[in-house]
Order: sequence, then structure tokens, then C-alpha cells
Amino acid sequence: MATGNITIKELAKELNLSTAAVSKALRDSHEISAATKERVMAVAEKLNYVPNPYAGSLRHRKSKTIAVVLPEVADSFFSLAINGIESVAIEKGYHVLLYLTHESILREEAIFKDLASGRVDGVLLSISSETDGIDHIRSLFNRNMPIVFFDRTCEEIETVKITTNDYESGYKAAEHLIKCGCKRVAFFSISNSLQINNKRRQGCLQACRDHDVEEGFSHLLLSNRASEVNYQLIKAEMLKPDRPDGIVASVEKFTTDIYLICRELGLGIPADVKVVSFSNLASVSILDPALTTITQPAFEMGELASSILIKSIELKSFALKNENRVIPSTLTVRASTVGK
Amino acid sequence: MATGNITIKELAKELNLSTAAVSKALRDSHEISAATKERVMAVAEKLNYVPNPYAGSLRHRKSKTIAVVLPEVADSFFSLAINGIESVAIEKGYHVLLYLTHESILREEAIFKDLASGRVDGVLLSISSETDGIDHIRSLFNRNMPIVFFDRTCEEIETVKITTNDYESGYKAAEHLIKCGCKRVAFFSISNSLQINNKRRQGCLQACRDHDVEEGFSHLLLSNRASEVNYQLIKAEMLKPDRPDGIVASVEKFTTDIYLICRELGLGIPADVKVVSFSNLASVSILDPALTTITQPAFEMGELASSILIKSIELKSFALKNENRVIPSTLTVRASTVGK
DNA sequence: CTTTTTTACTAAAACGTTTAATAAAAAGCG
DNA sequence: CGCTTTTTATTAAACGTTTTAGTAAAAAAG
Repeated sequence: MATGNITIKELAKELNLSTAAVSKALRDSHEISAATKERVMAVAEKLNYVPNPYAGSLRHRKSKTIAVVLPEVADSFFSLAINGIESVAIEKGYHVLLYLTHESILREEAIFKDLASGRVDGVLLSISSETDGIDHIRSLFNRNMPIVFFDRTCEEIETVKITTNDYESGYKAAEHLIKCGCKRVAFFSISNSLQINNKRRQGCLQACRDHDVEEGFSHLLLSNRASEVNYQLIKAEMLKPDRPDGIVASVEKFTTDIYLICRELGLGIPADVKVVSFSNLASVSILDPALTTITQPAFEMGELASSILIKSIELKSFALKNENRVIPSTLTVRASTVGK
Repeated sequence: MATGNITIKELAKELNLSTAAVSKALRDSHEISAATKERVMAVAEKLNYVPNPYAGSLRHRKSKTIAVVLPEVADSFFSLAINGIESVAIEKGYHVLLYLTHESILREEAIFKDLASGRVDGVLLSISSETDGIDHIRSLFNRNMPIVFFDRTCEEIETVKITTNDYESGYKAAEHLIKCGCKRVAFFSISNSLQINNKRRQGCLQACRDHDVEEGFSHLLLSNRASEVNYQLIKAEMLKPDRPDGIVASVEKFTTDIYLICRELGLGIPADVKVVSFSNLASVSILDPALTTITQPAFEMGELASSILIKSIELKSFALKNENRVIPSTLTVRASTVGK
């Protein structure tokens, strides 16, 4: 509502020029003499002229804006990713519209419907854990909207996907547990439909197979919403006679529940249960015990996603290929898997 | 770049109507017959018509968009706040443009200059720790841009400010330490210019005064950028002969360094040093030792800020008063301040 | 059966830009 | 000096909406 803004028309009147001349002068067109340009610039500066972005967008059919569609920003992974995305975007003169699905496919669909309006020039997407159908995504994609996935991808859409090496990370995590002596490895995740979870799970499973502890492998599906429910689910799991002695947590926030439950049940970490979690929290090293983690390159993934998307928007020659760009995660061993 | 979008003109041609009629039908105007409305709706649905937001914004001089200007989204406070902001915004049909200053006043100024374009209808702001001058903010505010502060406010601008009870929280934190036996309370923060820090510091100081340990009070100013620098600064502080025996950390992320340094120096928490931190991390209860915290109502602050801003945008009668809206924080005592 | 009102629509202007087409003046050239 | 080219500007249309003002036809009123 910053009304009363100065417009090109007013500049033109002030300068006794046509609006076209003013517009061209401001964009440093060769059609305008140096003298006139200076006059225009001076007055524009003086009157604090700032061009109306919507007029420009309407004219150009470009908004210099990208949408970032995420499940949530509670997770430290997404926080860091946003920092990366925004850094690149602002540097390239793009604006960032943030949309949160809160893990709801309905919200995701509503957002995608709106995005068909041409509000943005491209979309950065990490799908919700509920998302199974992809019609809403395909529909936008088919309208020639550039879409780049990151982290939580969608295989079916033929575009660039930025991920970390989820299969290998899952494998490494489970293998690490096994090498530390675990026989019953459990994988805790939030979804069966997310590719990212399946890959991690398969990695875990394969590690168990390769080390002959396949029958000990289990998969616990948790909710990404209510924390109390998860507490009970995890507790029930840990009360089973064949409870896991090693846990790979696919989501950072499960860690707190796992630790508290083990404490409640008198299970020692790492003595009775060893835990490794996908996490980007800085505080993992001061947990009790310090947490062994798989750290995703969150910031870098955001940066890469953002820069590829913007490149594809600006260079029509640079089409988005159906391609996986993988930035590896790192396993950092801490006290939750080794030691007394 | 979602070009080739269907427009009202095309609908009009398809329907043998004027664009005006189509526009009115879509907005359910009484000037259009029920029968025609139905025809229009049907065709709009069939052709997947989505109105061009920029055309509408241009016409209405409203964008249905708000800007959220933050230092960073690394902190869990801001993560939660964003969730609150976005929830309210999307519910009221608003879009959220996210801008990060990365604690740089230059970026903040650049962002504010751009916002003068009328790109957004209002601004939600938490200023950078570098911000001392406020010309850029006042300039936009004077152009009648609704601005609502949250968390890191700016007293000088006469508008609504959403904060928590920073003074009391600082007071309570320090008082708690003193009651636990601390004689030398230190306050760790990132800025001397931020109101929020001054209030917390003054709260701490007053608590020390009221309990006759004023001479033990100190204030350590840290950087919000480089973590290594802070590590050294904190370490130096803890190596002093009159090192603090109680720490109030104004920023969540200092905790990791504090814990690690105490460990390195052989200082026990809480035996030798007691720590309380402003923090919204869920994992504080599983730290070693569990961290006593002041928890800010981050989500609620975001919600309130967002809803007040949008209300003021929509109701011209609802002007933004120079008013402090305070949602109290809660002190949660854990092992870092009590126990062996 | 005329006059007035209501209904249902259309034409045109406007929001603030950019740009294609055009024109006038200046400069270059033989 | 005439011709072409270049420079510098203008006019008008366009981007996709909404809205104001206007109008023809139908309905209601008298």
C-alpha cells in the first residue's frame, strides 16, 4: 500500500519528456543522449523514484521471483537450506516467496494451483511427506514452469533434483551401527512415499544384508505432526522383547524423544542402544551422549538448487535436464554409537 | 515465465462476452445474471483460468504480499516465528516474501530501498544486530508502509512492536543464577545497539543489584558471524581469574561453545559454572547437562505480528499504534543450573 | 401505451511500465 | 548542396486486470 509513489509519468512531466524517453534513460538505452540521461537520473534520484515491480512484471511476463515450497522450517536442515537459497537469489536480483505445506498435500496442491498464475518464474520444491499423487506438480511443470527439487524429490518429474547421497548415507549409518556390534537395526522415518526415506531405508537394509543381520532390521513409521504420538510409538518399540539395539533416525527431531525414552526405560546409550541421526544441529556435540550424525550439506544444497533454477530461468538455452545432483553427506561418529 | 496462461480476454472471446462481463462474473458481481455467471465459471474452470496477480496488483495498488525481514533463519526462534507468520498469512490470503539481512545493515538498507517500490503491502521486521541508524526504516515508514516489529525492535519508530518480556526474563534468569549461588553473573550477547539485548542486560544487572552481587556482573559482547572468534572470546573470558560462575546467554547458539569450552577447561556445569540460555531448541532437555532455558513464545509472536500487520493493511480504521505487545517467556529450570 | 426503473451487459480508461514504429533533426558523405 | 545515415526523441500500443460510465433491452409503473 505504499501509495503515492512517484511514477515515470511524473518524472516525464517534471522533465518535459515523454515517458518512453524517461524509461529508456533509466535503463541506459543508447537511444537517449548522455545529457538527457543525466537530467533524468538526477531528477529520479531527487524524487526517490523506485520502479513499480508489478507494472514491469506485467509487461515482461517475468517476476524476478521464485517460490520456495517446503514442508516446514522447524527443521535445521530447511533453515540452513533457506539461507543458501536466499543468498543466491538476492545476489542474482531475485525475490523469494516462501510457502510452507506443513506436511499437508492439500496445502501443497493449493499452493501449486496459485503458482499457475505466473506469480513466480520458477519453483524450488521439497515435497510434503503426505504427497503421493503428483498431478498438481506435473500440471505446473507442463505449463513450462521451471521446477527444481531439493532433498525431498519426486522421481517422476523430469527435472533437476538436488539431493545428498541418501542411499549411501543410510548404508553407512547402518553399517557403522553393525560394526559397533548392533544386531537389530531399526530405521525411524516419517513416510513411505518419500523417495528420500526409501533410499535411506534401502541403504540401511542393504547394509544389514551385507553383514548378515537382515532379520534384525525393522522400520518404524512415525508421524511428522504430533510429537506425543511419536513418543508413545517409539516407547512401545523400545519395550518389545526384540527391541532394536541400534537406531537410524531419518529425522532430526526424533532424537529428543529417543534419548528421553531410553532414559525413562533405563536403556543406556550407547551401551544398550546405539543411535545415529540425520541432523544439522550444532548442538549435537553437547548432547548426553554426543550424537553420531549424518550431516547433510544443507546450505550448499540450497545454494545449488537456487543457482540452477535461476540459471534455467535466465538462459533459455539452459534447459532443466532430468538429472540428479548429489552432494554427499558426512558421517560424524560421536559417543552415541561408541564408547562405554 | 509460466507464459501462455489463459487470460480474461480469451475467456471473453470463447464466451462471446466482453472482458468486463467476464471479470465481473468471476467476482460474482450483481450486475451479471446467474446464468451467465455459471457459463463463465464453467469455461474458466475448464480452461484452468488463474488470474494474473500482477495485473491485479497494478490495478489495485495492493499486492496481497508482506515482506518478512530477518537477520537469519538459522536460529530456532526465527524458524518458529516464520511458521507462525506464514500460517496466518496464508490463511488470510497473503503471500510472504522472505528477506535475510545476515546481520548486515547494508543488506537491510538495500532491502528497504527495494520495498519502497510497493512490492508489498506491509513489512514484518526484526532488525539486524548491526543496525544503529534507522533512516532506511523511517523513510519507508513515512511513505505509509505499515511496519510491525517483532523480537528485535526499534523504539524510535512509532508502531506496534511484538516482543517478549525481555527485561523480566533477563532479571529472572540472573536472579535464578544468584539464588543458585552465583556471585559473578555474566551476560553474553551480540550487540550493544539492539534494544532487546539492552533490556535483557539491564534485567540481569538489576537482579544483581537487588541481590548485592552487582560488582560481579559482566557483559561479554560476541560476534554473530564467526563462530571461531566467539570460541576464543568465551574461552578467554573463562580463563580469567574472576571468571563468571553464572552465564546468561542471550543467543541460543552460544550454548554449544560454552559447553565445549567448559569441558575443555575442566569446568563443571553446574558445579563450577551455571548456565541459562535464551533458547527454543527442543533438544535442550537432552544436553549434557540439560540446559536451563528462557523460552520465547516464537510461534505465537510470529502469529500475532502477522495478524496485526494484516489487520492494519485491510482495515484503514485499524491504524498501527505505538504500542508494545508483550508475550511472556518462560523460565524452565534444568540441570545446568541446579544439581551436583 | 408511454415513462421510469431495473437488468445485463459493453466500451473505454486506468494502473505503471516497456517497446515497436515513426519522425525530426543532426551528421556524414560524395 | 542534396542524399543517406545516425542520433534522439515521440506516439501509441501492449501486458491483464478492474472499474466507471454508458446503453440497449426488458420489466415495472403509471
